[in-house]
Amino acid sequence: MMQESGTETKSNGSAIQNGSSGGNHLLQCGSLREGRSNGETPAADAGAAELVHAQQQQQALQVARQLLLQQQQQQQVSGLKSPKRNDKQPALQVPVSVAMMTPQVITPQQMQQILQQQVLSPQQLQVLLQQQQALMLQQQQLQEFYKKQQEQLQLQLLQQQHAGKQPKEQQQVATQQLAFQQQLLQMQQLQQQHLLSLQRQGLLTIQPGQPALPLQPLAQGMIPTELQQLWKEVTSAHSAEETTGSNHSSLDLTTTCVSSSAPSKTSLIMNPHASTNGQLSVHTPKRESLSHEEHPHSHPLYGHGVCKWPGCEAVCEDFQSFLKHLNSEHALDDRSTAQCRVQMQVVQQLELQLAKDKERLQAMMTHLHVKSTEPKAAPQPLNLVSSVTLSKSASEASPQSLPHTPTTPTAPITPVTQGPSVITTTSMHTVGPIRRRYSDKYNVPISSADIAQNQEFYKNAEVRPPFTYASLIRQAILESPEKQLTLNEIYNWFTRMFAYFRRNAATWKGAIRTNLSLHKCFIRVEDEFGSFWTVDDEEFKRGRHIQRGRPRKYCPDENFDELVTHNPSLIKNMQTSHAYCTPLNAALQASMAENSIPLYTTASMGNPTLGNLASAIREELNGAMEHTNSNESDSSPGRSPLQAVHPVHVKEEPLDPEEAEGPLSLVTTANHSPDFDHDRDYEDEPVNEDME
DNA sequence: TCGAAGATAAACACTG
DNA sequence: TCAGTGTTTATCTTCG
Repeated sequence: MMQESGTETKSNGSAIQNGSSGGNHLLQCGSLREGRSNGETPAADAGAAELVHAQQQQQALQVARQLLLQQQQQQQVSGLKSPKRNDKQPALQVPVSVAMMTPQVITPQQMQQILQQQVLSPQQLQVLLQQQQALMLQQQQLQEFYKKQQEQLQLQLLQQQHAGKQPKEQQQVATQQLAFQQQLLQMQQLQQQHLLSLQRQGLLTIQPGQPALPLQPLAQGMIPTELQQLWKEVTSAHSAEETTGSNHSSLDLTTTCVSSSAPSKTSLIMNPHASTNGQLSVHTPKRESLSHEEHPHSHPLYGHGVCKWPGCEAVCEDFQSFLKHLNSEHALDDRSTAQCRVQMQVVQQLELQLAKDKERLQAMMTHLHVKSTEPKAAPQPLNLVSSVTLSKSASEASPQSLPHTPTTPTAPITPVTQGPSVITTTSMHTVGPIRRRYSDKYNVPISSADIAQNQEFYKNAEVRPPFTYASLIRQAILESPEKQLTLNEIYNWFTRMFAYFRRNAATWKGAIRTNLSLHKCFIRVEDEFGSFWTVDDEEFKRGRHIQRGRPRKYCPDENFDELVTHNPSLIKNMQTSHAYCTPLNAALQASMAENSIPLYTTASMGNPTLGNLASAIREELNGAMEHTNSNESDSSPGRSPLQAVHPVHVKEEPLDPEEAEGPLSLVTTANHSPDFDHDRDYEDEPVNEDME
């Protein structure tokens, strides 16, 4: 593949030839693929047409370049005085438009085949794409030429305007050029989005060491309408088969955009999503509303009398026919699955873009807020109660209304009101109200990114973070290398990460202690160096609390005493804990396999290693306890007196010589030599404590 | 209106 | 004795 990429930087002619050979690849693949290519557009014809098309594009490019060169030469020669330049301008615009609008290096047909025939390997795709680089480089040069040309023309226009001459033609030229520039920028953005989409689909593969540069030319070679059309064609591969032959017109970019969805034509061009999601062209609000008005049967895939399956747009007179069409044409098959996958990628891409925009907005608002709070001298100690009250208003602010949140320095509000509205822009709308139930109810633990994204903000602005104490404690613990923290370290993390928690220490420290005790997910473990806290992520996601009125969460002497009293066999069970270790290991491994947790990584996905281990241990031992402990009330599921032992068990693991490796040591220990360790665990700590 | 959940405060116990 | 830690309970607020 790299060799082929090396050949791609040859002359354009070779690039075209390579492109045609790539088309042969497509052809072969298409012929191999269940005879789909034997439709109205045979792959061979398509390959020939592509070749011709590519050549035409190349010619257009060359013509455009020549004209640009001529234009530049004329400018250089004639200097500033050239009224004729205005006469030249119309001639200039034609080739430029030809060069910039129509010729994209990958033709729609090619891209259609690439995307349509997903049997194409990424290597083949990459070859195809890389083969376009030479052409794209040329096109880049053309663009640069054109930009220079524009600058010169604008300069000249300005000078001529100063001279008192302002022909309308010149103004038109200038406006056209400006519009074109804007279009060019927009086009590039859209193309980059589309490229990202392609990458995510696996259609574009970028080697880790491979620079992203080769992708740029491709991106610059597409225009929104064409991307849009490509997408349509990709997602409606069979629509061409349906409308035999006549759909050649549908491959025509302009006719399709005009005829198929005239009302949304502007959106196709202007809407940045149009390039990445052909469906969006159908999902214009206008059409959506129309569909709801006209069709009592509302279906996400049906509206305005057409099938909204991405790229389909088959006309269905009524809902029944649409259902028939849906079942017949969009049944569960490879193509539909692939289209669905593509659509998923599109959504992901959009989400990615949304996230980026959110981040940008976040940075903007953070910037504004920091500025607004800087002049404040010694902000008043933030009252948590008032914070809660105020946070409500912030929570009521929908993301749409966020721009209206008072963040301007002139707004007579405290940082408290500004804070939540700022820091929750990335997460609030997805999980609901701020602070409370941020993560527990929705089982969406805050990620490091959530905090890290606003880390500087929290550090500097005395704003209450919109997360619950439990979420923050969990985050603090999970951020630690060992996934365990002492209480004091948790305190330090709070004060280090949040300026807000540098005040009212007594309040929030007490809250932390309360939360640590109250939440089942926080497990206190103890060793000879002291006690520290770990988090059971699974339990955290369950969001369970310790029920009131139940025995203490941790009281080694009492609990273990009680435990032994009520379960005389427990010690034996513990000592022979290998009986549990086997299923425990199996459960642990299965859990890790389910979550795709690599054994030798530190649980980047929610840091579940320790949590899983603890949870698995707990589940296993609790399961055992259910058999051995008939006295234990069921009022607090999962919180048997064994918990008094469980933390010790968990804690004991890091004492292993491999302790330094953190979760890894836990896993390896549990996997390899559980018997010895567990025997030691259960015999040492609790028994000794109890004996003492 | 009600219950759940979170926050806060306070009391109490334990430990070094 | 005291500070730190941990647990529990009561009360209030918010939200669904």
